[in-house]
Amino acid sequence: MSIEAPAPKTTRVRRTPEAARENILAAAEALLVSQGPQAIKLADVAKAAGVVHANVIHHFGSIAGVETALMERMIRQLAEKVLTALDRDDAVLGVGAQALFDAFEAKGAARLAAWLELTGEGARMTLVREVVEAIIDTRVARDTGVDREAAVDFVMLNIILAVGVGLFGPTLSALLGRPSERPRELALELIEGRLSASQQGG
Amino acid sequence: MSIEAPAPKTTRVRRTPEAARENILAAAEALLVSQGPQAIKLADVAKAAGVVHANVIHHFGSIAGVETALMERMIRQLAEKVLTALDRDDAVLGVGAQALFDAFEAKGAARLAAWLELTGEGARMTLVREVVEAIIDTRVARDTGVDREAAVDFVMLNIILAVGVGLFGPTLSALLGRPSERPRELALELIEGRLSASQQGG
DNA sequence: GCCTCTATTGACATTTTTGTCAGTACAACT
DNA sequence: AGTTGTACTGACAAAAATGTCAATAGAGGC
Repeated sequence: MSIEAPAPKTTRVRRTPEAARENILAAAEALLVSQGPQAIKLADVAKAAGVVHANVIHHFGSIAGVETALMERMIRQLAEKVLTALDRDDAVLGVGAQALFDAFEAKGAARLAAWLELTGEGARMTLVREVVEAIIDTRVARDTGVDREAAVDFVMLNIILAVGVGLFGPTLSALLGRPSERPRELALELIEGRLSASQQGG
Repeated sequence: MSIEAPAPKTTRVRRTPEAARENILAAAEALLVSQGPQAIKLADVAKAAGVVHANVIHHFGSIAGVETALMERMIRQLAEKVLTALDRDDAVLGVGAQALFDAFEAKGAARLAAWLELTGEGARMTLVREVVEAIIDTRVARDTGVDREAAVDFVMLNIILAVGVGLFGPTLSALLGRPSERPRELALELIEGRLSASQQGG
């Protein structure tokens, strides 16, 4: 009987650093969306990602590192989503506004925004500013013919409303006995109303 | 030299149970508003309230007890604020809507709502439902003459917008280089616009 | 004044969460 | 095949957060 090479205790998945980080961040995002920021614990994130918590530390240095990386990732995804949506259908403003609304109304985006706000990291939204300015420069101002400040106001209101709907729409509509899609409909009506009003007015 | 009674090691403040709870909850609320839900730690709350953390446990049983008590207190305050505001100036709908808006736009209320939502405690807002229904029954439906569902929709939209402005208005306006009061103005314009539109329409 | 009740405290104990480290296993390169 | 680099793991250590308990000290009633 020859002595065999000792079998590995455990068979491991070995990812590229990028894939490993992505895997962990995806798990963390799922936790954030489903259970809130408080649920982003080292052990829980690691478990959800299918790795050991020391591995999370290895890739991000600390739990705070995971948090900031997650914030940045989500913001970047949000920005890309908005830009590609605006890009695909070369929209008139109305459709552009819908794309903007869609992006911010998404549960993940809304919760990200609330998280940033509650933790005082709202300043991290700078990427969002760039996106907004890109939108305004390339679309809104052209389509409406209104001045830049009015365009910024419009987009700002759009975002506030969208995030509000994404965050509170489900709970509020359930609480008040209204259809779950109602908040979104109402908000879009409102935006369209303002749009047509401003087109008439100026 | 007579033997004196040993002086107390520390001089204590002794409150009624209600006052003690109130003191602690006020400190916790300040922490919540200024630093977010994550900042509600046993030691920090106790420190802010000027007591020892064992004392917090004594009055609330656990840190979770503090959290739920704080939620309930804030919700109750919010409800009272709305109802008294509506009560004071026997308002036409426009003013009533402003009072509603004011109450929910307040930083504390907005952050409370976001906190409840993120932690999955949105269902706690039941008191809010009662308030909304009270408003609708006593004011909105009468003033506008629209049907009940439309009134509920209107109030719901009002709340979503107000909380959105309270939560994200400051950060977004700063980020986009607009005056800090602009989000509020825009939102109120929007609400008034919808109001007059619905009064014309039905 | 003395007694009783309990809000309050300090010190300790437990649990939770985060971080460290030496060693192991997978992949690429020679 | 051997070598090298590093993603990965298990076990341990440290820190942070929560909770327990006996003792103390205000305040009101006797």
